[in-house]
Order: sequence, then C-alpha cells, then structure tokens
Amino acid sequence: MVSDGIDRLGFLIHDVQRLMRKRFETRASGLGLSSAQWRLMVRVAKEEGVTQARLAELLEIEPISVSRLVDRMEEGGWIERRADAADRRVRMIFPTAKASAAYAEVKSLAGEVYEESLVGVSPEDRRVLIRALDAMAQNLADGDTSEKVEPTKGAAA
Amino acid sequence: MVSDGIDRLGFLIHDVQRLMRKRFETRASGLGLSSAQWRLMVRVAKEEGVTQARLAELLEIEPISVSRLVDRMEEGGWIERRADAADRRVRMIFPTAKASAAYAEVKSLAGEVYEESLVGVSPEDRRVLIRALDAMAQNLADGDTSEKVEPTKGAAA
DNA sequence: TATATATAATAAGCGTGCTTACTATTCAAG
DNA sequence: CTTGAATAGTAAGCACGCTTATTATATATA
Repeated sequence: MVSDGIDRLGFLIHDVQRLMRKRFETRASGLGLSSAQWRLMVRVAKEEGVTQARLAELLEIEPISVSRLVDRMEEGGWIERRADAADRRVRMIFPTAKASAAYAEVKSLAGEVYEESLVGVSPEDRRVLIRALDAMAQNLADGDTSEKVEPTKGAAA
Repeated sequence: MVSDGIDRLGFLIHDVQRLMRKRFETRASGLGLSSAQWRLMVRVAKEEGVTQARLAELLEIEPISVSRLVDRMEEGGWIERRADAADRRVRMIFPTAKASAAYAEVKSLAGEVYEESLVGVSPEDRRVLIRALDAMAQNLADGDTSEKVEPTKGAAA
C-alpha cells in the first residue's frame, strides 16, 4: 500500500526545501541576501515600520530569531531600526534605499527558481501541488496550537 | 496574472518543512532523536557499516556535517564508530541495540506525522503531490551538479 | 502611589547546516 | 623510495532556527 511514496514525504519536502533555498542563495549571493533575510524583507516592504514582535508573528519564528536576523540585515544595510516615539520598548523596521532598489530584482529571481523547479510539472499538477501544500501547512499549524491543551487527566497512555 | 499561488511556492515549502520537522521532533523528543538524526539513522539501518563519506553522499550534506551529527548520535548512544581494518582513514557506522529497538517505533511515528499533515488531501492529490515533489527535487538537483563544470585545461596559472 | 503583570527586545548557549582549511592515510607516478 | 594527488575525517567559525532567562518599558490594579 505504500507504493505511493507517502513514506518518503518528509524526506522529499526536506530535500526540496533545502535545494530550493540553496539555489536561491546561490543566485542572490551577489546581493548578499539570504533566503531568511528575503522572507523578512518581503514583510517589511509590505508594511514599513513594522515592529520586530509583529515580524516574529508574521514569519512564525521566535522574537529572538528576528532580533538576530535584523542585526545582520542592519549590518548589511538592508533595513534600519527606528525608535517609536510613543513606546520606547519597540523598534520599528524600515527598508533602506538599497533594499527598495533590490526588491523587484530579488522577487523575479525567486520566481525564476520556482519556475526552474517546476519544469515538467503541468499547470494542473501545479495547482494540485499548491493546494496540497496549503492543506498541509494548515493541518500542521492546527495541531501546533492543539499541543497546548493542559492535561486534566492522569490516565493518558 | 497568476492566481495559482506559485509565487508563494518557496514560502509554502519552507513552512511545511519547518512545521513537519517541528511536529516530528516534538513527538520524538521522548526518544531524544532529532529529525536530522533520524534521516541518518534510516541510512545506517539500511546499510550497516556505511562510512561517513558515503553517508554524506546519501544525505547530500557535507562530510563535516555528518561528522558532527555522528558525534552527537554517538554521545546519544544511537550509533557507534568502528575502525576499518583495511583502511585506517575510514570509520564505519553501526546502529546500537538501542537504535535497532527504537527504529520501528520512530518509523511509525514519522508515518503518523505524514498522515496528519495530509488530512483532507485525496489519494489522487497525494500521488500528484509526491510526483511533483519528486520532479522538483530532480530539477533542482540537476542544476546543482551542472554548477560543477571544471576547466580541464592542464595549463596551470 | 506601589506592586504585579504583560510586552518588546536582547543575551547566552545549543543543533544543524554551511565554507574554508587542516591532518592522516592511501594510492599513483617517477 | 619519494613525491604528489586523492580521500576520510575533523576543526574553526558563521547563519539561522530554537529554549530559557534578563532588561527595559508600559499598563493594570490594589
């Protein structure tokens, strides 16, 4: 019954993600922008002045991860932190001119990588692929929150 | 205009991989086995005595990454290094009794995570998903090797 | 006002990948 | 045998994720 290859699903997803990231980073290496930095950049471009805490929510990573990512991106001249006059705890994140200039280029570069990875995959299969991945992300995110049920019984197996 | 969501492909793959790994590691945390360690374990179980260099090929990671992964797995009591009588450079990797005992359990655990991630995805769509991911891995691996064209000129600089 | 809690960001340290550089050993030529 | 290239493995240090703990600030409440 396992001739469908589902037993390889984890390995496949892992491989595709790794190879895709690798290829993107090879292409974008001239710009000095990593895949993680690009993900953050997209959010900042859409919502200038977003806070680090909000970025952590959007990217679904921990605030500390955002903090260090933003450190490196600030060093690289991609974004800048600005203080919030109303709340001195927060740092608002803005793209630099350098980032704005590179945005369209990196976006099309990412698109190229997607297209290259999908060579030989029909339009219908592409739609199914996206739909399935969406469902998977949803399913996995759901259980993620359901882990937070506090144990009220001691009889669990 | 592409309303097909291909422009989200990289983000989707990234998210699914991250969530799947996270869930697996939550489940397997009782055993103390990470997702990366599990991938290596599968190879060692299939081919006992495999060398680290061969593992690096199979897992498509760098030898140094295997070295450090094997370090931690040896500390965790999952595998053991043995010297090769014929070639003193190599270390052959063998699963311990602890690993053999846990193998079936972790395998079924991985299967559960796959099934949970695929809730609501039809059997046909699952087949398409696997086929598409296979194609993607192939497409991305291809370009990977083509980067390695080395100049065959004997005229050294 | 004073205290307690919540929130934003960071610090320290680990896991798993990477690149670059190194040692030890084997193998191929001379 | 000696030299040199190839191979197996490791060391050092970086990127990016994590957990846990801390600091600074804001807000709620006694």
